[in-house]
Amino acid sequence: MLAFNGASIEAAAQALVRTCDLSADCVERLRALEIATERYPAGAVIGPTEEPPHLTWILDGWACEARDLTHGRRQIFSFVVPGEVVRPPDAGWGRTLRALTVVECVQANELLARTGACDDLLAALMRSTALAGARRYEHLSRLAGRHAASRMASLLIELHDRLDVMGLVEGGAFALPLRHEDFADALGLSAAHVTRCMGVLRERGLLNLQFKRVSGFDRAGLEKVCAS
Amino acid sequence: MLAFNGASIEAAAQALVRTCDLSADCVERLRALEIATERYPAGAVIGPTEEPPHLTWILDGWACEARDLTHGRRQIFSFVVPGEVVRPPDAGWGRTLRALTVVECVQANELLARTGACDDLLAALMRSTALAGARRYEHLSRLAGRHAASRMASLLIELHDRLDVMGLVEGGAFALPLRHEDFADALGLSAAHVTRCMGVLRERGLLNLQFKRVSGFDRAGLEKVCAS
DNA sequence: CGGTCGTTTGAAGTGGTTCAAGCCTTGTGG
DNA sequence: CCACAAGGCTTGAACCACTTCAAACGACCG
Repeated sequence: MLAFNGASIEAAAQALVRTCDLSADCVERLRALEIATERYPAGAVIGPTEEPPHLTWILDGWACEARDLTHGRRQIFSFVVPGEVVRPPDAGWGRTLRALTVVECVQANELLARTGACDDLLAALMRSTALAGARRYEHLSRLAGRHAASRMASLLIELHDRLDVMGLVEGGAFALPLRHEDFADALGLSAAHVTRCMGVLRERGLLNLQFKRVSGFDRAGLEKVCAS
Repeated sequence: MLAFNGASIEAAAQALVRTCDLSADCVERLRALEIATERYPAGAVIGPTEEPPHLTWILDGWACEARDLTHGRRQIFSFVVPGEVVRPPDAGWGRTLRALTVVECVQANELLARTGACDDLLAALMRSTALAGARRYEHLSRLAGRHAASRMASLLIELHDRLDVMGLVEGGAFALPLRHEDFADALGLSAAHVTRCMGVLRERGLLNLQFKRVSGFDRAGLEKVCAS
């Protein structure tokens, strides 16, 4: 647990303003709040700490929605990037929300209670999870689409765009703290092949992923790979 | 368009009772209704006939939620079996609800208006679409799971169970009016390979699919294939 | 009864897997 | 600050599952 002044929530709130119509008034209220955040180490299972339904707002760090399969494999359904809202899955359906890095988050329930009559916040949070639902369709067509490089490119574009909205992309460069195995489990590939595909994309000058950082991200070029 | 007495809706309503806690009282109200159904030929796009959000109740026939991809391919996100409720996708996201056979359906909005204060119906409909959301996760892990026979078995089990709830399975036999190409587009396989997999399953005595009908469905045996 | 659509089967090609080994990075304790 | 250990990345070689294309067959519909 860790106290914070409302300022740390501001970047995430600004993203909600841009993507989900959060009002400036509501941002003000959030900024005024003092609330304790929860902190999870990499690999930990996040929530559900209370009875569903409740929403978790990831202020910093990466997480993923995943299921453990037989044969020691794992299916990653979606990634959660810093600043996004996610609904931790109800236990019992075999899905968990798992931290991929150190994660700092806050329970949206608490924010709603503390901001009083700010219905606007609830609406924005719901829109945010609706967007997550739409992304599952995208992920479905990614998995069924045949070529590995095309899947990779499509996922990279999605993550880039989501990070961009959060203000975490600067001139085609951004942090991407995922292991090849994480990509593999999300895309239904082997980690070895993720390496090879990434090599192909690098050779074509479409991006450079090194030490958990992407640079030289060529969005238009990657979109051509998706379509091919 | 086609008039019907509330009786035709009854089988579907009974399924909602079993799966989504629809009340007996509400079934009574539905039975008393007289309402016109819509009819679509195979291949037609179903809705949206009005502005979203609205729900469509498929009383008879099969449909699928799909997207047309480049290169003349198609991704099927989900199938809709007779008696189920579905939310036709908002146009603009590139998804359509398409009839696979002749489909007879009714707009849930109209039912809600006509049944008056039956909040119970709305709750059951929402639960039904929530189940559909959960199934998308299952479909995701199907697609990423490696073996084609395993994907097929998993999908067949899901369809069997959904038809069973609707009362459409009799002693391991049921109608399954899908083409191999439909399976292929749902599972990310080629139609030719669907044929081969189905042959393997038949040889193992797990099911017999012929003339759009399944017989000798061995649920336990197919589950073993899923796990392998 | 002929045409169309779907299914079945074969042969050849390819994209991705698996396994194993070596390298590079990062974190840890002396 | 260095040495070592652990984990992740990279690469190669062999294998296999699935694709593609083509042709023949069968069922269904007018």
